[in-house]
Amino acid sequence: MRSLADRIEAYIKQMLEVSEQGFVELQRSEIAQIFACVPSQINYVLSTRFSPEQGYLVESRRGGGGYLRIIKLDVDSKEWLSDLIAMVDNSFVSQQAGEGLVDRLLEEEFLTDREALLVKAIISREALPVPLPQRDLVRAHLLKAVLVTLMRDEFQ
Amino acid sequence: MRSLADRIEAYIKQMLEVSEQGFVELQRSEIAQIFACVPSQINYVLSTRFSPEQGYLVESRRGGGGYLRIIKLDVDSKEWLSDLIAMVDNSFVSQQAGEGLVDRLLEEEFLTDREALLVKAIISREALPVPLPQRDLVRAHLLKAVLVTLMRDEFQ
DNA sequence: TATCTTTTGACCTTACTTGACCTTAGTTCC
DNA sequence: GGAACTAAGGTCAAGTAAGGTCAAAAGATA
Repeated sequence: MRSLADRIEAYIKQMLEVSEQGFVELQRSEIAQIFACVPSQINYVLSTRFSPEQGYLVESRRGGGGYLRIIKLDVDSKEWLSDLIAMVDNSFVSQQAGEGLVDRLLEEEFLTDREALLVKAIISREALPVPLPQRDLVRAHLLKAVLVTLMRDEFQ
Repeated sequence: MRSLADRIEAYIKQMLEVSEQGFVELQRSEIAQIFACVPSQINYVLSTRFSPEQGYLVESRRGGGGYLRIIKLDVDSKEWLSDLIAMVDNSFVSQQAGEGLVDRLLEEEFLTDREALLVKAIISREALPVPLPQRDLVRAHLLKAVLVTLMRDEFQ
């Protein structure tokens, strides 16, 4: 049974797909009502599935007329790759966040299906016999190596 | 009298037969309940009967909505890969040896040029911020993950 | 009897869910 | 124009729901 968080994630991605403009605006309390959950659940979904490394930006405003705006970063250029490299550099990346990144690279056709499978296998816990928190550091390095390779000219 | 482990093994293999997609998803606690045993018994069965060497890959997720996914590998047409997995398993692999392996995979057309570049980047010294001799161990694990992925059905 | 396999349970890690409390932005009313 | 009120969203810690690990005990086998 998929979790509530998964379903909310799918719902938002669906809205993004439909939207055309590359972003959606919604009310936290409204979504919470649709899924019959506490509002803070939405924040959990946003922070675990719509992070910058995963290619999303979330803007918001409080108070009357408040909203959440979820923006799918446009990534037609290599600039995005360098941004990602900067983000990943010297950071810690969980398996979940890493898979999100790979999914995004796949979506933007920087990677093929096969390549995405390979990279996911490589950043999985079982492939990295290193204790935490070092493991998340190694994973970040691996992803950086992948991103750098994607920027190489021979790689087209 | 067949052991509990044997019966659980048979049960899962039966499910795989039926499945069509080449994998099954199940809950550890659910299976444990069916066989009235402790959940960790399922891990025992998975690790002794569903290893990559035996032609299976197990993925999992913890937490709410967690699951086990058991994937049947395409083992018949790829005997050579199984042999390589056995070689790499629990060994230390230098960067040079690793690159040699990748080159062979490329020659045999198990990998494309791009994939080979990616894998080489991943097993390079710079991508692995781990001191020797541990680094060679991590590299071995990474190569094993690659080889196992090559045996997946979706990877055609 | 010695060794190998299986079974069990205590303890661990990861992921998700909930709710109490906080901050910010408008709105209304002297 | 400030005080009080209302309408959002934000944070964080505790609780819950999975699966993972490891070692000891029990059972099977040679």
